[in-house]
Amino acid sequence: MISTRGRYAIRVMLDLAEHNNGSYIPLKDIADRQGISKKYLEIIVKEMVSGGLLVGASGKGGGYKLVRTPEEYTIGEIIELMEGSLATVACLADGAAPCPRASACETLPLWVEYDKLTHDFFYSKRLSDLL
Amino acid sequence: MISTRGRYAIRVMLDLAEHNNGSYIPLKDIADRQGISKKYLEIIVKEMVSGGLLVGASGKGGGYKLVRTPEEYTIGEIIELMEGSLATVACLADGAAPCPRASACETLPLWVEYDKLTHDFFYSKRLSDLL
DNA sequence: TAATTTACCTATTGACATAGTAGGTTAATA
DNA sequence: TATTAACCTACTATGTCAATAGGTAAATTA
Repeated sequence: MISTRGRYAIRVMLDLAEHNNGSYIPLKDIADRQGISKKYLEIIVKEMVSGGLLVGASGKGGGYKLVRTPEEYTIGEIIELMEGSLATVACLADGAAPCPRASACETLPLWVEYDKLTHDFFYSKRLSDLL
Repeated sequence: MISTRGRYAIRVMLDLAEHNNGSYIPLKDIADRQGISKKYLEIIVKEMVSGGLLVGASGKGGGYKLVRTPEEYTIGEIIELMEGSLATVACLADGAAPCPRASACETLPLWVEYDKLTHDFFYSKRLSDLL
């Protein structure tokens, strides 16, 4: 299941894209429009800045801004950053310990196939596709 | 992420399919072969019986058995039973409260599309495909 | 009938993730 | 210098996951 972290992150980016006027947009405005707790969004947006999706500016006139055009973001990279991984089973997650049963596992090919389906789906979608 | 409940359930069914000799197979044998705690499998198998995937028999000579041929089980129904739902976001889960933002939600179509992809994938796979 | 085998049942636990809340400090602008 | 807004650390309630523990009931066989 995709959690609020990934889902809210996409909504923040869509909001930024739609209200883009060249200057920074305060988080308060986004939180109000989206009906999401500003305090909670702070945590999410912080990760987005450190992950290079957004840029933030402090002080009056500050806020957040996209660093690329909506065409240049894939949904996959946003979810992957926010959820840690978009793996669908634990044994295929990024930092997962290698499974000793892997070579004999009859279910592994199923998970690999679904994982590829998921990966391809989200990396083929761009932020601009949702506008 | 698909949890051990769904994954172990599939492995139990594959094990039953492969060791099917017409009689009941004790859970202990399955647990030993699969390297999974028998106590934990009890919980999982219980749900599978009440969900109609398996049939159990007590006493000596007892154990578990498939109730259909492997061709007649879809992976989707197994996962859906064990995980409660195979929805990929909370707002699309089975007993979910209707989202007040649904009609205006710009991300909903994305989740619906991914949800359909997931549903179609797992319901197109049969237990026999993994043998 | 007694011993054995096996399913079936209830309860509990430790670890972790999720979805926040609370309250402050730093930085930039008007 | 007042204000705005990001940035930072810490805390918390709730729930799920993956088991474990210790029994009872049912069926077979010696």
